Amino acid sequence: MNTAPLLNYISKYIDLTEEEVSILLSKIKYRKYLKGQYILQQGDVCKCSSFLISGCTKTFYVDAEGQEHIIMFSIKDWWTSDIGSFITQTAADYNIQCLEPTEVIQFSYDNQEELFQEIPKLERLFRKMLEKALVSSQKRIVRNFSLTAKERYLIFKEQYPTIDQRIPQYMIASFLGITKEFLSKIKSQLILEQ
Amino acid sequence: MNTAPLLNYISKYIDLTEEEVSILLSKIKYRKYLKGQYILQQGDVCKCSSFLISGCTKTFYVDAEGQEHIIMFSIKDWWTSDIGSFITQTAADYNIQCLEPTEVIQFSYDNQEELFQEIPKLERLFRKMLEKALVSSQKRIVRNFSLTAKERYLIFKEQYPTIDQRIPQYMIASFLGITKEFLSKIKSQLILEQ
DNA sequence: CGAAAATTTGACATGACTCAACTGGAGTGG
DNA sequence: CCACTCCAGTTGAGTCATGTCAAATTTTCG
Repeated sequence: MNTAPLLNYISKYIDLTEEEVSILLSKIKYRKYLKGQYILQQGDVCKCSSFLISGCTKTFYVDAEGQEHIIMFSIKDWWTSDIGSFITQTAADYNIQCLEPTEVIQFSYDNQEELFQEIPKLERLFRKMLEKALVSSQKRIVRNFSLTAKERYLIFKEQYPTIDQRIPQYMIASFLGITKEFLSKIKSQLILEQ
Repeated sequence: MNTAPLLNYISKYIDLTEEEVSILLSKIKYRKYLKGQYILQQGDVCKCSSFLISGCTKTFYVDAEGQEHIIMFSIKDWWTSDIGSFITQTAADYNIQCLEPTEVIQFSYDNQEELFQEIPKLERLFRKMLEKALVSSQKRIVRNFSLTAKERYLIFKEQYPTIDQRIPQYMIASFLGITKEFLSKIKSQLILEQ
């Protein structure tokens, strides 16, 4: 299993001894998913959080009208899970589906609690990761309030240039909270403006 | 200083020994603000996170057009800070202003780091608090996408019944991401429907 | 009581949605 | 290699949710 990306990621936040690394590695699982497979389904309990080694996933929920709303995309070096379901071990609100063949490293809920006992530094790692995640979640709320769909699309393209080319436009529209038709109109308008 | 609300809050997440409690209390500051005073101003560094004992605050930013956007309200038993500024100790994006006379207990950035060293359990407390905060931030994003302003207003009233009556309507409109005029129209429509 | 602030109301403008029709690739099978 | 289908993407007409602006009304508070 290729653990280098994970260890490299962790080293940006905390330093682990060799022993701690080996404890850590003993408690995680490597897993490969095919394109289209679900890592998590709405209604199931989210039993693990996944760190992406390669590939791409979308996190979405299906509303009462059957409409799909994409909450986030995840790529290499990102985490994905339904945090609400994970921390309370109750039914998930979201689905996580692979848009490409995807390799992940998974922390299960039980192991995670053990890990925090054995390597308290990890608690710090997760605290810091959560802080960053919360900041960017808040920024997204702010952007959704004060920017038009066009501005949000431009920011998205800047922020996730690789994702923009890898996935269908209707998913990007869903992520931005607009219809595919309207995204299409935004794009043709942007071309005219140049 | 009235520390009971804080200790009571903490006890929902972790158990502290008497000694830990006294270390904790030695590192925090009690502070009273008047109505209208700022706990934090856009551009300053957020040096502390504040736990509210009483009163009410709004967190907002002023955009390029001078428009005010309210990100959140905080009341008794909630935390408030500009997390992004706090964790990186850089200029804050947001203002935090007291809408009523407000009592807080403050953790300064430096003390917080010391505290985590001396009482590692606190790291767990903050991790758990952040998890919850992230979940509710994500839920808010989802709601903003899939619900109309009217539905969001009804949820707000349900979720913060006390706030709804304490503060001017134009601030609620700002929090909901709509204009005060449109909020007014929603309310008159709700009355008609009854 | 009077002034300032907050709220409401109405006319009109616009961003974004819906629905339906059309275009253009990417398979697939004969 | 062509005809066919299927799916993503585009385009246009009409509509709805929400915004803007200005005026009228109500509330707050010195």
